[in-house]
Amino acid sequence: MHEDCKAETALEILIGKWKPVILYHLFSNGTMRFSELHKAIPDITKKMLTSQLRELEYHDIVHRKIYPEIPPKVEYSITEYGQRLTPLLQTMGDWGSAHERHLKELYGEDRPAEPLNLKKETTAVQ
Amino acid sequence: MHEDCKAETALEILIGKWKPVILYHLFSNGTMRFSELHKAIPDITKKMLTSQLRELEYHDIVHRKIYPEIPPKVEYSITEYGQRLTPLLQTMGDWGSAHERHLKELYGEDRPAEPLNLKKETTAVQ
DNA sequence: CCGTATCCAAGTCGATACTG
DNA sequence: CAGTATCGACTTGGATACGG
Repeated sequence: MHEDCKAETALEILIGKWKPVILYHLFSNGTMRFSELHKAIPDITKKMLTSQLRELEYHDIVHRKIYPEIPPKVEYSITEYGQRLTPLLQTMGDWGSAHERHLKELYGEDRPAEPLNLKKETTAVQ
Repeated sequence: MHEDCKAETALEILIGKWKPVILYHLFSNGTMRFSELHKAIPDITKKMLTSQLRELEYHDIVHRKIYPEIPPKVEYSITEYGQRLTPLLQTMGDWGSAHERHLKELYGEDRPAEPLNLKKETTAVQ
């Protein structure tokens, strides 16, 4: 962490392959059960869903309400504090959309999937 | 990538352990040579500095100007398009600062470094 | 239903040495 | 000076099976 650069703090909290989608669903739908989230994001494993939710919970962005029943029932929602993420997510989303258009202008429709010189060439095939 | 969630696009571009610091220095200082950046961020390796700069260059955020001299001289700067990142970085920075204060309120000064239940416990010792 | 535990593959990053 | 090349440690995420 580099003291002066608080933008890193924001990144650290939002990164994690699934956090943005999870937040997207919770912001859109309000309260959701674990299984509902899982249905909404079919490709995530339960392990990942759990861990990402726990991290968001630690940061007071997501609230976890446990109903002591059998079978268990757990509901997730955005905390009141978590609502303050809205402008940030909005700004990120806007920039992201604009940037996709910009890349299209730069490289054309068939943009060559990140020719990042130093990364592996994924050896074509498949 | 999940179509509806363009915030992911922004994350994808900004992540990379060093990109925020690099941008911070380039935004603050204007044009910088490779070696100046390296001095400003001593812990980064040349490999990492190069790769992060190349990714930013691909996204038209950073411009790379090569002087065909011996010894070589390369200057990096934020492109005009790259300036559009300013509001995003600002918003991220603001949220990051506010969030650090919030965590302090929640967990006190000696906040217990992310008790993320599912991550390894680094087996104490050392 | 809502998770954990375990194991493994892939990716990321750092250290180091070398080059035009 | 400004990189590349190579290797290995560490981290992250996915598959699968099991538990309260």
